[in-house]
Amino acid sequence: MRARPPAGSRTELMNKRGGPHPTMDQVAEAAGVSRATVSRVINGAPSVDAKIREVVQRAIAATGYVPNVAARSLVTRRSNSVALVISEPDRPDNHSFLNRIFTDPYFGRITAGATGALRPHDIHLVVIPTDSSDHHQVVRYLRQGHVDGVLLISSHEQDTLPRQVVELGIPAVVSARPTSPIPVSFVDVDQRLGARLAAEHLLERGRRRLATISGPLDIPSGLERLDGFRAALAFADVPSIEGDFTRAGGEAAARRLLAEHPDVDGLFVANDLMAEGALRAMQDLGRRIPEDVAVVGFDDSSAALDCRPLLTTIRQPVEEMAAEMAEVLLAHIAAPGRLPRSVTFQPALVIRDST
Amino acid sequence: MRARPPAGSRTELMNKRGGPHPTMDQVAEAAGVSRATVSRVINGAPSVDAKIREVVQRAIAATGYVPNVAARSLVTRRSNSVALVISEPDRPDNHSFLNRIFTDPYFGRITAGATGALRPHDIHLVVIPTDSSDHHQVVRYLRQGHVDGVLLISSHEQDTLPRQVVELGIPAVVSARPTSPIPVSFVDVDQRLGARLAAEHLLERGRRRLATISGPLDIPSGLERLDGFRAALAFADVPSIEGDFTRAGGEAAARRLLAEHPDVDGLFVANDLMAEGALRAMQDLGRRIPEDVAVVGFDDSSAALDCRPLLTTIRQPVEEMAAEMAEVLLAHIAAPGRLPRSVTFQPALVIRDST
DNA sequence: CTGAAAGCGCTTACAG
DNA sequence: CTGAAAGCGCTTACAG
Repeated sequence: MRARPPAGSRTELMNKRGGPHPTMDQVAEAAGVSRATVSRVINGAPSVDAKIREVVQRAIAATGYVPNVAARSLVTRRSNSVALVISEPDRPDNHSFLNRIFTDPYFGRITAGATGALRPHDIHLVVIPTDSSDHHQVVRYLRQGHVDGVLLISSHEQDTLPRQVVELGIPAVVSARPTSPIPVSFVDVDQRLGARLAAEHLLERGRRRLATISGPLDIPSGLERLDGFRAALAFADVPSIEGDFTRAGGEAAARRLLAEHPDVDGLFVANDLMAEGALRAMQDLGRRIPEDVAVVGFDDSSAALDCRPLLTTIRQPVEEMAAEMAEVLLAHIAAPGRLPRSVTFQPALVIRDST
Repeated sequence: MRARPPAGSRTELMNKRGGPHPTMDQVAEAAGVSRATVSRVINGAPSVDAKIREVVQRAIAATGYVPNVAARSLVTRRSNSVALVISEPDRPDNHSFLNRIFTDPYFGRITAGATGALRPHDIHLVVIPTDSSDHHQVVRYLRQGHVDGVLLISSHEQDTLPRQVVELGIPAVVSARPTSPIPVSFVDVDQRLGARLAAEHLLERGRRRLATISGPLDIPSGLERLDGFRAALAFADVPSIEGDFTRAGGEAAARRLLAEHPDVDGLFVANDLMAEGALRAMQDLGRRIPEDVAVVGFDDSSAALDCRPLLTTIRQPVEEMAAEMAEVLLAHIAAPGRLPRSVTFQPALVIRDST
């Protein structure tokens, strides 16, 4: 048995300052117990005697011990982290998928919600942005067991990643109902109801010449919001222009819309970012908001507050939805047998100054 | 010895579809070689006989084998992933640090650059957004050995994370010169030179009543761009307003500036996002750009192209800078002894329509 | 070029 | 309540 270095010795200091990490055996030796006991203390096993626990904790502090995660997960088969995979298709515009991800407040809200829900469980969130050229990498990462499960943010209809992930057999939760039915849990907001709330509100405001700027129609949420809006106005013919969920896209769409339908007096824009652009374009073209045109967005993201006038919008509780995704994922990880489930959140109208 | 299941058997299919993962021993058995040989094939050891290599690769494919990363890193002491820690202070505005991160194109460019540089080395990037309330978590994550090194994006002067990370002894590269001297490699752009290019360009355009909207002055890049601009115009008195690097902040700052100095004819805005807001505010106030006021931004991010007119700006090669950070980090990981180094990139004037 | 064996640092039945 | 021992799935000197 090697002699334990005296307290405050050089060796101890080095450990605290990032020298070679001490091992559990060294902690055990320092505490005068077995390695198994140290392990139990670290993992909070209730069986450990209070005094011994105390001694061990002191030894841990003194040595600056940190468990080796590789060794731990080799036996537990848990990494204690989950991936947040943000899958955005590459689009034929100037901007990369990464630009879109890091430019849309939606993803920040998702990250915030997921992080908040995971923290109490001491689970790390690994954010992995990806486009389709990258799927292979992501799948490999997941297969290698770096994470215990995956939160998958995927909106694009043709996206094959959800199916690939599910076939991997790794616990997963998706951010919206998959377009083709695959056995996976998902969390969604009632898109059509949201669109209906927007339509009804515009009607209540006395607007009759309604129009909409939709999201991309190959994205289910884009399609559903358009459908829902139209369904609520089944009696009328509703002009619509397809946008791309970006600010610049909203601006361009609004210009086209006003050119074709200069008399529009009520507009539903399928997300706040596009609404911000649309507001600007309409104001440039001399429209007063809301006097000439009342505008309703969708999301209630920070973009709604960047608008002038402040944007009336349909609130989507994105943070809560992401938190719920995390909870469901945790449940799947804890009990791999569980059947998939879906959770649907209700949207709500938030009235501000643009209507 | 257990009999090997016939090809195409149920067991094999299950492995491919996410059943319990086969182990290296099973691959070895299937290939009729030792586990060591399988390991050598997987790690590309040159010594393996070509025929045997072939047989092993076939066995790997047939069994759907994927190495267990925990077992591997337990012995190699490498995780083959590095962290991208984005440290943003919480500010007293409406928005969380996550909102700011996922709303500023800068971070998307950083991520793109780092990912691109790491991919050929087969190193994963783990993105970890954090504010100061979170430092403890991040430090713990890094200590546990989840990653081999860290790219640290930190701009705030009081941010203690860089020092903490360096004291951890983990290989690290920081995104800008640390305010207090700590022994760490960093990559930066010549901020003062960038500001000078902006000043000289405005002068060349015949503008004489210059002003600037600076970044936060507790962020070195904010301070340096202001200093550099003033230094280049030492002969004149240059009004400046402190902004916060957000679009909304730029808008507010421009309004204040024009209220106090209605005759300004040349404006340097310390980043493109603020410039976008400033442009809008000035146009609202009846200024024509560039006729009445010429405007120069900083970054050459996607925001510059969202501006109308398109924004003249100082290009900062963010993607390349992030790639360089990654390369330097890799070098530190490969040779832990190496002394810190710094790499400084040159900014460049990009002339568009706002000047 | 290949294999047998040791060992990486943990957790967890199993005894006691 | 505690410890000795087995074992998680790899890599890598060391022999041959």
